[in-house]
Amino acid sequence: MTPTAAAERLTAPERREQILEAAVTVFAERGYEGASTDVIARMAGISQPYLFRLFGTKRELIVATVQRCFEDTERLFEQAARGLSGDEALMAIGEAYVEELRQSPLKLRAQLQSYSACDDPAIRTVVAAGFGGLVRLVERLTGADSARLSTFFAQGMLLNVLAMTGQMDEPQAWAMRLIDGCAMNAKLGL
Amino acid sequence: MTPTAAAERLTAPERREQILEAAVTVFAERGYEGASTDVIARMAGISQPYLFRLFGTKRELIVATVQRCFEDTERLFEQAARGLSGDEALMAIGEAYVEELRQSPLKLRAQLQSYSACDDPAIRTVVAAGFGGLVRLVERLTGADSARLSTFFAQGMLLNVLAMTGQMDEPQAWAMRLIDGCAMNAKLGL
DNA sequence: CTTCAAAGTAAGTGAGTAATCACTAGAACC
DNA sequence: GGTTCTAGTGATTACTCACTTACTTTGAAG
Repeated sequence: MTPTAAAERLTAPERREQILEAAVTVFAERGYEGASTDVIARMAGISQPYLFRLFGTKRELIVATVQRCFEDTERLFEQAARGLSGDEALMAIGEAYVEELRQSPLKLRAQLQSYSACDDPAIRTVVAAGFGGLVRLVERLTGADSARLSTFFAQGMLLNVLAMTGQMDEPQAWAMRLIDGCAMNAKLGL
Repeated sequence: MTPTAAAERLTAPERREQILEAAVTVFAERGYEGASTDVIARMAGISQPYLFRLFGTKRELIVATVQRCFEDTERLFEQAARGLSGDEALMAIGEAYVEELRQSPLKLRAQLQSYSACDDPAIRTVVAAGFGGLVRLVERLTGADSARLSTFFAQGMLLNVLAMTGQMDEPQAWAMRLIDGCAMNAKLGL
């Protein structure tokens, strides 16, 4: 079971990191209820009890996982907008987002899963904080007014759903029209 | 447990209907993995084995549930656009959608759950068909071009996520700006 | 060489899971 | 009156779940 390397001994923070990475993967595909702590622990190369030692409960693990995803997205946005401002920054962020969706949609799948898990109040709190943080970040980086901001995030959510349903890889005709429409709006509307 | 009425004897199609209704409720809140067949059966007033007699597997039950949600949304759109066309129809559909989100977000929550459950190929297939059907329906009812179509569905997805995170009832400042932005885009953009 | 905390696990808990099986009450037809 | 069909259940299976308890290993400081 141990991949190749002999079971290394890591510090607790390092191990937490590794667990979070595994948790993102499993959570992105199966959601809150479907992500079993056993699978996550195995993927991180540790026993399941040790996961509970480091995170307390499954809920706390998933909360940390969701938080982590939003932080990563913030970093993505900041890097994309580095040195830019205004509409240029907004376009750059949008392109970075689409690129991420196409190349490694894992974290964005996880984000959609986190919206679905908002029945749990702890999750809802961290999701609201994370989404709010992203909105404020984009405002700060681009100075976009509420209309543009709204369009930006709306397109993001639509593309996210399209990616989830597999329409980003092999789009059907209707999905193609939606994607084209997004591109047109991005060029004309901004 | 039986609410008040003595256990009635229904025809199989009637019972299926009742199960689907219960399934939408549970699925909307807990998602694919979180929706237990036992809870759904109890809510529909039957034993859990009988649910399996009528639906075969949990997957088939959830597929039927998702399909049902999309059909309901189609009906909602058709009714909203009755007697209208063009931009008027598009506005009417949008208003009906927002109204539904505010008043009884159950089916739309279920829709978001279905996007999250797209890891399962059977679910993904029915979701893609359902979403595609909605897109074509809106095109047929309103004649909207791909740019408008894209904006319409993008806003829908954004509002859906906002509703899921509780920002539709008690919006924080950032959510307010997004909602305002949607309204502005709807008025100016159309 | 010893001590001691931190890293990590083996073994197990009770509760819940989807799914199956063998069965029955009652209406409908002949 | 008997047969057949339909709606429906109780009991159980094999398994997974989150979570716990009690234990062992390891490495570095004194």
